[in-house]
Amino acid sequence: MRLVIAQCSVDYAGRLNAHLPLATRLLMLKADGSLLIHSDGGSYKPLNWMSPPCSLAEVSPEDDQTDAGITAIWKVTHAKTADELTVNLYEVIHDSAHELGIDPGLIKDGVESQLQKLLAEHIHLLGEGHTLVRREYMTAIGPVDILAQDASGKSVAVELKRRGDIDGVEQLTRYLELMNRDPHIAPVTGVFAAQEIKPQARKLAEDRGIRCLLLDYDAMRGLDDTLTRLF
Amino acid sequence: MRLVIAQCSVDYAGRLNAHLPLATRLLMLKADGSLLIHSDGGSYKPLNWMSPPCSLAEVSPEDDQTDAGITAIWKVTHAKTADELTVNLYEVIHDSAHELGIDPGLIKDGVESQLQKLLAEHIHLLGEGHTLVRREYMTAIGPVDILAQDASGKSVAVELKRRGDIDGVEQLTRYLELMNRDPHIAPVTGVFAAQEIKPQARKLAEDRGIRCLLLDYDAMRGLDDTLTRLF
DNA sequence: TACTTCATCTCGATC
DNA sequence: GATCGAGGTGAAGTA
Repeated sequence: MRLVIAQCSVDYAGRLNAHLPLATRLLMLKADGSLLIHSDGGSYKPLNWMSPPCSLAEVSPEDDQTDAGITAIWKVTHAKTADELTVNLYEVIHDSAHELGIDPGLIKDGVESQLQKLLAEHIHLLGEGHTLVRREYMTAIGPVDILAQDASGKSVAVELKRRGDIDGVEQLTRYLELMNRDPHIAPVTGVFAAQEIKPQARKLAEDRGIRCLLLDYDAMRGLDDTLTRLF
Repeated sequence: MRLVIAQCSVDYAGRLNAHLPLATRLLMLKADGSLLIHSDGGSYKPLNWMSPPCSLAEVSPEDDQTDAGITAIWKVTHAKTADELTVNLYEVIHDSAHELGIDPGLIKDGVESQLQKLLAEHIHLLGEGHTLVRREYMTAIGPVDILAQDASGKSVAVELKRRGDIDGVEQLTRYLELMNRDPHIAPVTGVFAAQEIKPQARKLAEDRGIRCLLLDYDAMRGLDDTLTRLF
């Protein structure tokens, strides 16, 4: 990895065009040829960048560019999409290179799939007397997250999202239409369950007779802890 | 901005829990207190990070941690969410600090908002005799990008995308269903306009009687230039 | 390899 | 501040 702190201006041409005026920035050149341009603020997203696979070529500045103070020009081109990033370097304040080696990578815990598992384990959260039929119940157009039965034995299809928006309601609607045409399983009611449900999604769901259910991940995990403590 | 290259292991606790095993990485400490941890590959997303507002505190390692080779511990805590990032530093290979100043920021060109503005200004691209009613026409389920009238005075709802795929057609379909239930504005026809329309989206749109319109951003901008030259 | 879905999404615009 | 939609989305899993 090569780290360069320099005054520079940058132009990007690809899906869109973008320009960075002259300022002091960090240029991070990774081992795979990719380049990130960071300022001293903002979040993790660089001001501009080029993703791998790409290649960097150093170009000699023209006379008028040299007169303008440009000491070097980097042209980074994407191997496939012809996107191009041009960095005009002025004063270079720091330049160092370091061998990092391959990273073992990030280990994650606590994401979406666990929500499904937790709801399946605590299916009573759907309401009194509900029982689990199965997770990932397969239909012709894809798997329903959870299929259950209510106290009267009627089928309940659950669509699960971390954040519930309109797309999820549309998806559940398609499942419900399909399943309600199948006399073996009809009638099927729908539950849209998420940690957070956007107002527009809630309105659409309720217009269509789909029940909305807010999930509390920590509370659900707490139920597990309670069980663990009990046994 | 402080740049540290060091052997380190990292733990994050917040929305999820995550762990990075011992390896050599770049730690980028920005002026606003935020921290990015980058490896020598991947894309622009760091392996782990803490977004501002947050604060870093250096903690003394316990004796057993010192024995294990830990020379310093950074605890970065988010000011609002109580997310926490712990970096255990082993061997430090590089450590430098640089004054970058405030960045003037990125100037973008060619995004959807400009497309909308351009199409509204050149509404005749929808067809002979079309007139603009308004941009961002509000409905109960969200704003229609452009509402126009055709030569006969009938309403035309335009959904605008840079890249047109099925989601956009679904969105426009919802608007059309809603608006066509309103006797004050019905009947409303639909136009799906984009710089690029995926074949599946085109088929779905045409099956539903929605007209597809390919937009040429450069040509539309050219129309502006022509006007500028004329006046 | 292409497609779908998720994300500690980020980021801006708007209410 | 909350919300909504777009992204040069990226990244991971699946068919």
